[in-house]
Amino acid sequence: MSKNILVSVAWPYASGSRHLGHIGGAYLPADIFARYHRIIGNKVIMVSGSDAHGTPITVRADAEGVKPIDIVNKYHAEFLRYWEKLNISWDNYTTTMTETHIEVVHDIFNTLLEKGYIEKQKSIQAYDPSENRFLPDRYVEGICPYCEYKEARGDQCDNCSKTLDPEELINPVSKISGNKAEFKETEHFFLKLSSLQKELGDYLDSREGWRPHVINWAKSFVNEGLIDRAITRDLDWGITIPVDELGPGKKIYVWFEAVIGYLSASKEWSKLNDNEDSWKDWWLNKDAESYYFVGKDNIPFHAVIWPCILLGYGALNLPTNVPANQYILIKGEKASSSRGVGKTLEEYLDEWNPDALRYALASSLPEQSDTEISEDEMIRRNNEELVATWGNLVQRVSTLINKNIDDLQSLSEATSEDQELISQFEKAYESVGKLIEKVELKSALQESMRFVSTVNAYLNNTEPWKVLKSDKERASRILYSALTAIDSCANLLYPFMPTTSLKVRNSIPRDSNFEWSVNKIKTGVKLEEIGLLFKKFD
RNA sequence: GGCGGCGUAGCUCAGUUGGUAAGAGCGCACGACUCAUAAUCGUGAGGUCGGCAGUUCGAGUCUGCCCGCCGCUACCA
Repeated sequence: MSKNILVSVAWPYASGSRHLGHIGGAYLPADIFARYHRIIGNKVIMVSGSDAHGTPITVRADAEGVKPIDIVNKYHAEFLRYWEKLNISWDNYTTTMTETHIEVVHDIFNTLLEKGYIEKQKSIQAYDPSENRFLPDRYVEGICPYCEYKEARGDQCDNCSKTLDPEELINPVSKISGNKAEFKETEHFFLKLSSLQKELGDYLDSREGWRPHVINWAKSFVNEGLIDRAITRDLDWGITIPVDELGPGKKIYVWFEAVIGYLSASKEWSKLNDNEDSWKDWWLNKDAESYYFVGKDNIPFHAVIWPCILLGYGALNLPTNVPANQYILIKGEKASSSRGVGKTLEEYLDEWNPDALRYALASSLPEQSDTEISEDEMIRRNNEELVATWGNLVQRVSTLINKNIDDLQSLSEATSEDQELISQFEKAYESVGKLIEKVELKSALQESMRFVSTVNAYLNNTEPWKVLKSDKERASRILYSALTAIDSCANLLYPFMPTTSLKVRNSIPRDSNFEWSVNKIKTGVKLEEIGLLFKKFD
C-alpha cells in the first residue's frame, strides 16, 4: 500500500543568493524526507521553482540597471548549481514564468472570481510621481503624528512603535526618490479571506502532529480575524490579470501566484512525463499526503493563505502538514550572506563534500527553535562525528577484511552477540523511519548515528583483529556481521547522505536488495575497495 | 502597545496529556584497546530546568506577574 506524497518546498526568490540558513530551513529537510519516502516505496513528487516576480527583483534590477528577467535568469542558474552540488532530488524544479504556471494561476483566479472569493475594492495608496509608481507602506517616510519622530515609516513608527497608515504621516516622502509622496485612488482585486475564515479554522482544528509554533501561529491569525488582502499590484513585472477590468499597469501580486506554483509545478511534471493527468494522484486523491517545507517567515502563506485559496477553489487537497523550520543563526545573527556574515553558499559548496555539508546542517536543523551554528561547529561535526564514527568504521572494517580475508567464504556459526547486532538494525529501520515520517529529522539522524556507534562497540567487544590470529572462521563471521551492519547503516543514512551511502552500498555484494531493511550479504565474494568516505578538515 | 516563539548541563539542543533520583551529542576527566582517517569503546564529574509567587499529594511541564532574546502586527514575502 504505497502512498502518494507531495513534497512542496518554498519557492526561492530569484532576487539574490541563498545562504546556509535557506538550505537547512527548507531544501535539505525536504530532500531527506522525499528520499526516505521514495526508498520505502511511496510515490513522491518533490516540486518547487524560482520565484521570478515581486518587488525585490524589480528593485534589484533598477539598482543594477538591467531588466528583471536578467536578474531572474542569473539567480535561477545559480540556484540550479546549488541543487546539483547538494544533490537535491527534485522531480520538477521550475520557475513562475512558465506557460503552465500562468494558465493555472489564471484558472484559479477566474474560479475564485466566479465563486465570489475575489472582488474589486478601491483604496487610497501612496504614490511617487517622479518614479511613476505606487509605494508600499514601508517605502513612505514622514513625521510621526503621535511622537513627532522624523523618520517614521508608513506602517509603523520606530520611535513610539505605534502602527500607522501612510496618510497619517506629516510631510510624507517617498523612500525611493526622496520626493514628496502623493495619495491616489487605486483599484485592486482582493482575496476575501474573511469569508473563508470559518472553513480555515475547522481545517486547522483538524490538524494533528503539527509543530506547536506553526499551528499556534496559524490559529492566532484566524483568531484575530482574517482581513481581505489585495492580490493585484500596480506593477509591470508579473503575471497578467486574466480579466481586463482594472486598466493597464497592474499585475497579479506575487504572494498569490507563488504558492499556486506547487500545483502548476505538479501539472508541469505530469506533462513532462507524458501523462497529463498524473498530477491528480497527488492533488485529488484523498489518501495522498502533502508536506510543505518552508521557513517560519512563510507560515502565514502556507498555513493560512494557501489553504484559503484551496478551500475557495475546491476539490484540491490541503496541506497535510507544514513542518516549518525556524532560523539557522550563524554567530548569533540570522544567516545572511548579504550582510557579509559568514561565507557564501557557493564557497561552502566548493569547500565541502556535499554529504558532509548535508550532515553538518541536518544535525542542527532548527525544527523547534532558532539554532545557532558556526563554521567551527560544522567542522567539528565533520571531523569528530562523521569522519571518526562513520567514515572510520567503514575504513576499519574494509581494511580488516581486505588485508586478512580473501572472500568471506568460511564462516563460523553466528553467536548470540552477532545475532543481537543484526536484530538491533531491524529495529533501527523502524525507529528511524518513524522519526522521519514525523519530520523529526534531526532526531532521526542522531538515532542513526547511535546505531553506527553500536557497530564500533561490537568490534571493540569482539576484537576481530585478535581473533584473526587464532580462529579465522570466527573472525570472518565477526567481520561478516559488521559488514551486514555497515550495509544497514548506509541505508539508514542514505536520505541524509545519499552519495557516500550509495558508495558504501555499491561496494558491498548482497544477496538481497532491500533499501529499508537488513540485507543478506553475499559470501565468497571479494569486497570492493571503498576508499575514504570523508576527509578531515585541518 | 498587541500577538506568537524562546530562555534546560561549558557548547548545540531533546524533554508526549504534570508523576519513579532531569536527558542526548560534543567538550572535559579517568580507564580499556591498538584493526582503523591519532580514529574506537567504557566509566565518570557537571544543571536550585531565566526570576518571583500560586494551583497540586506532586511542576522543567499548568496559572499570574517580572526580566531577557527573537519574530509578526496584514503593500517584504
